[in-house]
Amino acid sequence: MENVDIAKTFEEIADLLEIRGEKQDVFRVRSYRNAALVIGGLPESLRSIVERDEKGLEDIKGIGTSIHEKIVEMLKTGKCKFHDKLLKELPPGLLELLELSGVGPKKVQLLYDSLGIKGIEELEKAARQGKLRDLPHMGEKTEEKILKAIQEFKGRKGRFRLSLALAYAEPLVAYLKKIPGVIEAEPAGSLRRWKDTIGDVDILVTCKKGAPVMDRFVKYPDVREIIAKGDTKSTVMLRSNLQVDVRVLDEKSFGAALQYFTGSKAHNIALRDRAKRMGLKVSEYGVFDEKPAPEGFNQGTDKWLAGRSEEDVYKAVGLPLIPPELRENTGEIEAAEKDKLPRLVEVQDIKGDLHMHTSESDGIHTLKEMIAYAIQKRYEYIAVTDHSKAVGIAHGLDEERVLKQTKEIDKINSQLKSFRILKGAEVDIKTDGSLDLDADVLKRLDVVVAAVHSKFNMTQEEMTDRIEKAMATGLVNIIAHPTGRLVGVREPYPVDMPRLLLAAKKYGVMLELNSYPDRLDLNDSHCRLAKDMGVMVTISTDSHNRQHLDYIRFGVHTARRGWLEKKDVLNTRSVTEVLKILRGSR
DNA sequence: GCCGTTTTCGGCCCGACTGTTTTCAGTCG
Repeated sequence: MENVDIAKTFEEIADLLEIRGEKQDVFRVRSYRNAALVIGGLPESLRSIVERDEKGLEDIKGIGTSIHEKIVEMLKTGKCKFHDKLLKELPPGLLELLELSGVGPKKVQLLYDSLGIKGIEELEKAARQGKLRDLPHMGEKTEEKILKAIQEFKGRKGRFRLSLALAYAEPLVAYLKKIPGVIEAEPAGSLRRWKDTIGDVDILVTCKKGAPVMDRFVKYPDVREIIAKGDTKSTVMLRSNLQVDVRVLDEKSFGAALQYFTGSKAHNIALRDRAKRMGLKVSEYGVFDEKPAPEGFNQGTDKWLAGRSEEDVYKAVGLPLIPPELRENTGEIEAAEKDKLPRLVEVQDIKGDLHMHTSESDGIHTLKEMIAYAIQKRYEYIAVTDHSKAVGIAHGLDEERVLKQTKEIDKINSQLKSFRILKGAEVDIKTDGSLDLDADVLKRLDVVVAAVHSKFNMTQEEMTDRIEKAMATGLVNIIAHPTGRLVGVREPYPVDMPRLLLAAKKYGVMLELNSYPDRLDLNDSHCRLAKDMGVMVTISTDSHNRQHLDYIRFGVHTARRGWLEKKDVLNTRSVTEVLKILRGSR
C-alpha cells in the first residue's frame, strides 16, 4: 500500500463516520481527515518510515495511537478492519454519492434512510422521478443540481487524474527497474504526455534474455487481478482499479515502441502518413524501407532502418525529436518540419515559487521551514503569499499582520546571501472587484497575487468583470487560479478566458498556472492562448506545506503541453529580473 | 481521534452561500 491508498482509506473512514453521523464523531472525523491530509503531504513512504523504525510515526503530527495502529495494520495486511467494518454497516455506493458536488454526508444519510438510495444510479432515477423534492430541506432546485452533478461525475469517471496515476505508476516503474536483468523501464502513453487524465498505464521494458520480468510484475503487491500474462505482454488490474500493461521489447525496437505507445493516436497517424509519402513505414518495431527487399534477404529485418531510440525514429522520417507533451497533431509535425519547435520550459528552469502559504495563514509549515526546503530545492527565491483577512477560515492576514510579516522578511533577507524572499500576499478579490487589503500596504509588497475565494456562483460575465476590476486597480501582478479550478475536479466557476487574457494584456498582469495537482488551473490550451496573446504566465504551487513545492513539475509539464518556453514563464528568471518585471507591471 | 511551556481533560480555524425555510441546515473552502 502506497501513501495515497492509506490516505484514501482514512478519508473514506471519515466519510463513512460522517454519514453515520453520530454527534460525538465530529472531531473524530476531523482527525481522520487531518491524518489523510498529513499522509498525503509526506515526502517519504510510510512503509519505509516504519521499516526503518516504527517509532518514526510518533513524530508525525496528527497521527496518534489509533491511526498509528491502523497504518501498521494496513502496511502488514493491506487491509483495515475498522474500515471494513464501517463498509459492512453502510453500502460502499454511498461514498460515490459524496463525490457529487453539492451532496455531503447529511444528504447521503437522508437519501439512504428515507429512500434507500445506495448509489448514483438509484439517485439519478429518484431525481428524475421527482422523488427528492418531498424530502425535508430539498426542493426542485436541489433535484436539478443533483442531476447536473451526476452528469459531471459521469464525465470524469473511469479515468485517473494524472497525479494519482503517477502516484501508482512511479513506484511500479521503480519496482520493475529493480528486477535483475532489466535494462530500461519507461512509462509510455498519455502518462508520458502528461495528459490531465489517464485511462490506463503502459510500461515498456527492455531486459537481458531470461530476466523474470513478467513473473515478478504479476507478483507486484498491489496487483488485484491478473488479466493476461504472456512473455512479451501482460496486463493487470491494481487494487486502485488502475489497469497496467507491461511490454517486454527488443532493445533494437525500444525507441520505436516508445514512440508508438506514447501516441497520441492522431500524432502517430500523421507521422506514419508522412513516412509513407517518403517511401517508409513506421511501426512499433521500427522504421522500415518500403522498397522491395533484394533477393534472398529476409523481409522485416533487412529493411529495418531505425528504432533503437525515439530520436532515431524521428530522424529517419526527417524530423527532430518532438517532445511527448506536444504529440497531439496540433501543429507539432509542421513546426518540426520547419525546425520551429518551441524550446519548452523545463523543471530545472524554475528558479522560484511565487505562490505559497505559511503557518501564518493556512499553511502548515513556518516561513523558515518553507525557506529551508526551497533552498534545498536549489531555488533562488520564493514569494510569501499568505491569504488576506477576507478568507477567515484560512486565518488570513490583515494589514497589520502583513506589515509585521514584511518586517520579519526584511530581517531574514538581510541574513541570507544567495537567496531572496519576496514579500507578497494572496489578496482576496471581493465581490465588487475591490481588493481585500489597503492600497498603501499592497504597494509595499514585491508581488501581489490576487484571487477569488467567495461567491463562486456569479455568471461568467459578472465573474470576469470582477477579476478585470481587480486588475484595473493597478495593484495586482498575478491572478491566481484564473479559470476558477479552485476546488478539486468539481465544476470551476465560469470565466471568459479570452476576455480575461485581453484584460491581463492591457493591465500588464500575469496569469498563474497553479501546479497543485488536484486543482491544476490553466490547462494546455489556456497556455497556448496566453502565449499567442503575449501574456506572461507564472508557474507556482500554492504550497500549503513544504513538500507541496515539489508539485511544480505538474505545472511545468502542463505549460510544456501548452507550448510554453522558458521565456514565457516569469519564474524562470533571476530574482533581479523578476523584481524588475513585477515593478514594471504596476 | 489528536493534542498540550496556560490543560492528561476539554478543547478542536469559521464565515459565506444556497435553498430551504419563517429561523435554519447543509455544503464548501
